[in-house]
Amino acid sequence: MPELPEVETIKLGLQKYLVGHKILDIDVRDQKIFKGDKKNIINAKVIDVKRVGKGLIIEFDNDYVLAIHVKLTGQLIYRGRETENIEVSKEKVGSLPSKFTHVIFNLDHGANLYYNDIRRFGWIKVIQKEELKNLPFFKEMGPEPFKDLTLDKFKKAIQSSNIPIKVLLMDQKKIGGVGNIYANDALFNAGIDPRRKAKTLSESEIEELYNSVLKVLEKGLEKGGASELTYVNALGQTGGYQNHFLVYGREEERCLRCGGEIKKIKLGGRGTYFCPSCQK
DNA sequence: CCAGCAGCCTGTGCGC
DNA sequence: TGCGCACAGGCTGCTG
Repeated sequence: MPELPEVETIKLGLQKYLVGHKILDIDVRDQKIFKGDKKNIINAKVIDVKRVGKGLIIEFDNDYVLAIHVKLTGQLIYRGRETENIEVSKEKVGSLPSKFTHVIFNLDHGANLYYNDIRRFGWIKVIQKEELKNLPFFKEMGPEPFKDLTLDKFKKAIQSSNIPIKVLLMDQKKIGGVGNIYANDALFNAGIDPRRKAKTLSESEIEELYNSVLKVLEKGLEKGGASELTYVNALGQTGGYQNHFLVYGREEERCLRCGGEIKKIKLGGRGTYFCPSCQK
């Protein structure tokens, strides 16, 4: 599901193809997903695309931005003259638009940006740039890997919390951008049991985990994200990290390190995969 | 303030 | 074949 590497991959695609385009009209097919007044960005030109945690911000040449969260099954797919020879994933996208297309941005030069979302958990908000920092999602976003998450901040977040370390890794207020896939894989890489209370981790374990988080996120970025569920990049293409999972989704399969059996449990209501003999 | 969990939503995959 | 149902999960908001 879209986590930091997936959303970053979408962002890079939108930066490449969307920046410079003007929005001519917006076809809102599902009011639940699209919030705010579309008039505020019609005829505005996209000047940049940013990522905050798992959220996206599309900036315009006026006071407004689009704040977007694709949650579990949202897709943002650009189609224009430059991409007409690129095929979108048949399996993950199908036709465009489809019955899962809830918003269509009509751009200049005949291009379109489609927002698809099977489960309709995602949201798109037209909001003044200045108000962005008042949205809880952005206001409360914790420090992020590759940005402001220093080892010191990571250490403090872990040592001040009594919840299972895996639940903490996924808490966006504590650490921005890490979700279920990369939390599972980072803990496996660091050899730490996901059930351990955060504050019981030693200094060296915290350092190992810090490096592991960066390592699995880098691998995810390098592979263009993990195409679990419906994830595709801004061109509608699948990523490759799903072929490199360390433990995520590998219930009852062999541990890559010791050959033992990968177990699945629930932590914080979420599926959690780990090797009981390698992760202590 | 903190920890834990229901609810949102719908396709998938199972059991019968 | 088809029905019914549990399950998946990021985030919000409620509860204890």
